[in-house]
Amino acid sequence: MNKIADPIEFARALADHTRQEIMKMCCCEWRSVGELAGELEVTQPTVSHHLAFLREANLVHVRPEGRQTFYMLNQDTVASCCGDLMLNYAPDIREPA
Amino acid sequence: MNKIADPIEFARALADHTRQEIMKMCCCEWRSVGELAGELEVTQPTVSHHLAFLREANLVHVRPEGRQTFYMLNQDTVASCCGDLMLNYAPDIREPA
DNA sequence: GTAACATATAGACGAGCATCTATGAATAAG
DNA sequence: CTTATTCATAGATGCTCGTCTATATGTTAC
Repeated sequence: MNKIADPIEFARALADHTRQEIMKMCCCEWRSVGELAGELEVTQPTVSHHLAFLREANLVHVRPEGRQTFYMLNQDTVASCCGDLMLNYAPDIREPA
Repeated sequence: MNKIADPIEFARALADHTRQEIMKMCCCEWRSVGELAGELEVTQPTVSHHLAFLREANLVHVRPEGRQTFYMLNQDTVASCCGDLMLNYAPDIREPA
């Protein structure tokens, strides 16, 4: 049973610079926590904290492997939430031909 | 000269229940501040505060008229920001046929 | 088992935010 | 001009959040 995408939780996930950086970094490939922390200017616990948030929001896939944990962005959730936002807040906009 | 849509500011605008309610209420029609405050469970200054935020984010159109001020959601900004989010965070999702 | 490594959790702290009350500014009505 | 109405602004307050350090948990290597 999939978690229902809450529009406010989705927006809150995006409403932070570090979290958006994390999402970009693991958008299209699996990334370990250490990799993420290494390229960001925050500590490892801070990265773990943000990853927990993204996990709660169903915005990342998780794959534990040995002593590392790999994360990858859940693009389906992003697309679903963006679609809902469009339906709610841009119903009169139509796709360019 | 149009303000550039900042994805974090856009997300922060959506990351609050009251602001999402306001956006829904003035999505497709002009609404005065009094109307909005009347239907929401917050005070008029709180509504004005949120409208100022949405104004800064270029998310509403404003039309002063006498002693009232009418607001309407700027759907173009919403669509533009959602499009950017899709490009950044859901590049592998393709439209259903 | 012990040591080293990778991640998660706990607790603390400071900044930011959503809300309120009180008040200012602008407009309409009398 | 005075009063009433509508909205915006200022200041205060309590709560949330992002970050840190310290530590716990789990895993691999020896």
